[in-house]
Amino acid sequence: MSAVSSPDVQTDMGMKSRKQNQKSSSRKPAPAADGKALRLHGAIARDIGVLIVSGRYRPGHVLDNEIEASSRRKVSRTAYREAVRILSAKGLVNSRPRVGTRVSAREEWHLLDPDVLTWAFEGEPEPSVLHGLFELRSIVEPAAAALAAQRRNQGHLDQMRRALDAMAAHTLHVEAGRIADQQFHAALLSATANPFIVSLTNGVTGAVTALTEFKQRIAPLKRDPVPDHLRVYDAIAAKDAEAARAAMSELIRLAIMDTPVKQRPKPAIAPRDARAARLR
Amino acid sequence: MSAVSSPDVQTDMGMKSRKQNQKSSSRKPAPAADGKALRLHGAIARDIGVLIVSGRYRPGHVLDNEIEASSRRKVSRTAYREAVRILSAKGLVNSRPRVGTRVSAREEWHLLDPDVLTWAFEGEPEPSVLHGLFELRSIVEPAAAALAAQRRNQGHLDQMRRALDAMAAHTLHVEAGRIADQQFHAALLSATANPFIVSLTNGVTGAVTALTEFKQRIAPLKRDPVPDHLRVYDAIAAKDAEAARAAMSELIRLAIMDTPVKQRPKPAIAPRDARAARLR
DNA sequence: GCATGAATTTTGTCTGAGTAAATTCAACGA
DNA sequence: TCGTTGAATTTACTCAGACAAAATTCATGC
Repeated sequence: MSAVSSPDVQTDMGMKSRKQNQKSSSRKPAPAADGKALRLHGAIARDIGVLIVSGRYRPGHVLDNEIEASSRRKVSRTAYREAVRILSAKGLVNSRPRVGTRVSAREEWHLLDPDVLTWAFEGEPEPSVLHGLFELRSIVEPAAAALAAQRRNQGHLDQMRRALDAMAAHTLHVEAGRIADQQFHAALLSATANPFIVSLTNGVTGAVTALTEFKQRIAPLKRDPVPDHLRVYDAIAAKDAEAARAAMSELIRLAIMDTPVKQRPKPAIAPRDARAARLR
Repeated sequence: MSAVSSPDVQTDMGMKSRKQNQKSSSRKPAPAADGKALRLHGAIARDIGVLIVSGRYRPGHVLDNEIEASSRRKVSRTAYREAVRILSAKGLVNSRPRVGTRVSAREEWHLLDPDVLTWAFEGEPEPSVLHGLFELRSIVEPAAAALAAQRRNQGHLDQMRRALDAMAAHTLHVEAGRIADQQFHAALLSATANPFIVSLTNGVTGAVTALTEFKQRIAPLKRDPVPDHLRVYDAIAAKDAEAARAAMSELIRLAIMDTPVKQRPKPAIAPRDARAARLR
């Protein structure tokens, strides 16, 4: 994040007939989403992935064929194909000979894939998306807290305690505080001893944390989140499952309140068209 | 080429055992997991993916380098690399120059990815895995039923009704009945108007359905599932959220009862080692 | 008219080469 | 002695061009 690097210096040795160096301002050295430098194929996948989840390429849309697409982007067919493999693995596209590579129906997208989620939050996410995600959280996380209260051991408690202290020390206004927040939730989840719940919530909280930074820029947090977290912690320490569930419900409810929805805080009630709620 | 799905019409020729007839003695033309023929890269990804989620390749394990791995399998580096891209997109491995391609820590696996789930169920799944999955279902699906009761429209009801009739007509003993079962749940989910819940549960039920077939071979179902489904349907038709939640809880509870766990029906209580519950 | 088969388009696979990143390790200087 | 620097090495990454296989389209023959 800080070190943006600048790897595309690449001394060009003219002797060899290596022809492939266009400056092409858009030559992608390594766009970074989460801080890690992406490879070429990863960058292409991210580009196209964002175009898809943002609704720019709609389901059914057929991408340019590999020759055209890769030459337009000035990359090899190999790199482009690997990017498509990534998208395909996430259910966003599917390819068939003679037909081409087309954007899949929304029902096939792996919406909870961490990358897909990140891509969906790349731009300003739609309120309905936000709402859907919080709705899922408010279903899963209270239940997770209840399980954690039953199954936690001392190690989990220690981890949560430390994260809580760090949160209090740094506040969510700075990176360190947000990391502590994530650690608190991670420790809680690992206490559930259910790898599926961990996997699910990992991806979701990752995306939501990215959003926290975003909303932090818009409007500073209205309330101190530490007491809410402390209530959850106390309930889990006391092995009180129902109290943990209630405290976590409240915590999420307050997090929603703090989220800057553009218009309606009221969710999208069943759309007339029965198909499916739209992502974009 | 995501595994499950096929929510749209699709004339169901599935009933006819449309068998791919290939001996595939040594050369792997297209092993089929869900009926669809895989490409070479897909087949390789599945092979290695199964090795990983089954625990044969443990986290930290470094795969053979591309030259060796591809030549050992008698495929090109291209195909092998595309397979690795797929696995990487699902969080199962990560690759770095000079280091190689290594199996990721379990926390990074996208366990709810439909393919990963399918691969995990390729062999006989561990009881703890089954338990974890059912635990997640018993958290999410009752809540989904409650939402569906509030948001469903007539179209949803009609779909559920039709699926229910088909279930009654065919029973779960045959393919058609299981498809109807899936359609019932799909219609219910789409009534929640929450794409994340749809995405989550699609993958899970897909894997579980595969399991149903498995358990069908072991021991025939003990009870008729239609009345349970009917109760869910009635509650949703009556827009009674709490009744729907309760009915769905019961339905899942009964499904668990019908699942042939090898030993303990009692879940894995917090393992001594706080790290994380193990998948295998 | 309908089935059958050829032409065509696009993805899929192969080969072989050169590039770039990350680790290892030795040389160097404080 | 210790840490830093820099080369050597290993590995994945990217490129190029060719051929193979699959699926659609279209002409052909009965």
